[in-house]
Amino acid sequence: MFAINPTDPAPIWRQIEEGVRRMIALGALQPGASVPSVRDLAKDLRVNPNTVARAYQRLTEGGVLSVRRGEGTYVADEPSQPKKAERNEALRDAATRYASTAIAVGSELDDAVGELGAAFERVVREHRRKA
Amino acid sequence: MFAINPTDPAPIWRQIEEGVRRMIALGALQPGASVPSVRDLAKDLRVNPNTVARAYQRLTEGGVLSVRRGEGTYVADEPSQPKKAERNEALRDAATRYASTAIAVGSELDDAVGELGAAFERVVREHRRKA
DNA sequence: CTTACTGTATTAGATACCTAGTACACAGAG
DNA sequence: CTCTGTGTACTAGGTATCTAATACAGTAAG
Repeated sequence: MFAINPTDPAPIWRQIEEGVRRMIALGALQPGASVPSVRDLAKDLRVNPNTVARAYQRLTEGGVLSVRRGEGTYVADEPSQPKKAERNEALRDAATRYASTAIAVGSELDDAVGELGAAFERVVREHRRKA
Repeated sequence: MFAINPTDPAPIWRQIEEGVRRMIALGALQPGASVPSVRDLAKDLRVNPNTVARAYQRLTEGGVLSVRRGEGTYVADEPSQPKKAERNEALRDAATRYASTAIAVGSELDDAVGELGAAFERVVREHRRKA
């Protein structure tokens, strides 16, 4: 699936939530596809099942996943996308954080853009690999 | 000085540490310049003095700040910059986080780059304003 | 039915972080 | 000297997160 970054200050359940959203956005997880069970993904990510359950629960509430109790969890038939306003806000927030650390370590905009392009390629390739 | 982002999952002391580094990198804080006292900055940021003290302590250990006990804290005469290897690592890590959330919300590289440029301008302007 | 797998819920403990309050040692101004 | 402001240290409490260990209810296959 994807990897958990221990360096990231974001809580693990949020990283999982974002990871699933990435997989769907990249087409690595199609609508209706089955998602690993809570225990399986927990074992794969070396994380507690409760943490995965929390992420799945949030994704279900958000209309991204659909659970058939006793059977499993699946990608919703029409996975809800964040509205344009929320998307812009999230993107702007993330951009601010990136710009802040880039400037703090003495980088210019050009360096930051270059590294961003490489990061995009890396993330996309990582997900295509396990698709 | 700068602002604390409650949304940012990063601990406050790290945000302060990064904020000071930004100010120095942008020239808003010159070598030898005095830095607000622990209590003053804490009051300004509406944060506990202990949290500011922790950030200052780390910056002092890192050779960025210099403290004259009983008198105050100042920017080191030769503020140490992160080595190129560490800088690249930090930048790559931050870029990966940004790319991850950008993809998760369904954005393309172009959008992410555009938002990054805007964020750079915003951060720089914010610091120049209070320089 | 039994077995094995699902998601879900609960309890407990450990750790990190932030806050609050207090105290100490040092430097400078009056 | 006193008074004020500095960094520093310590204790205590609260919150969020992660982990661990169970337990329960539903579904499917044997």
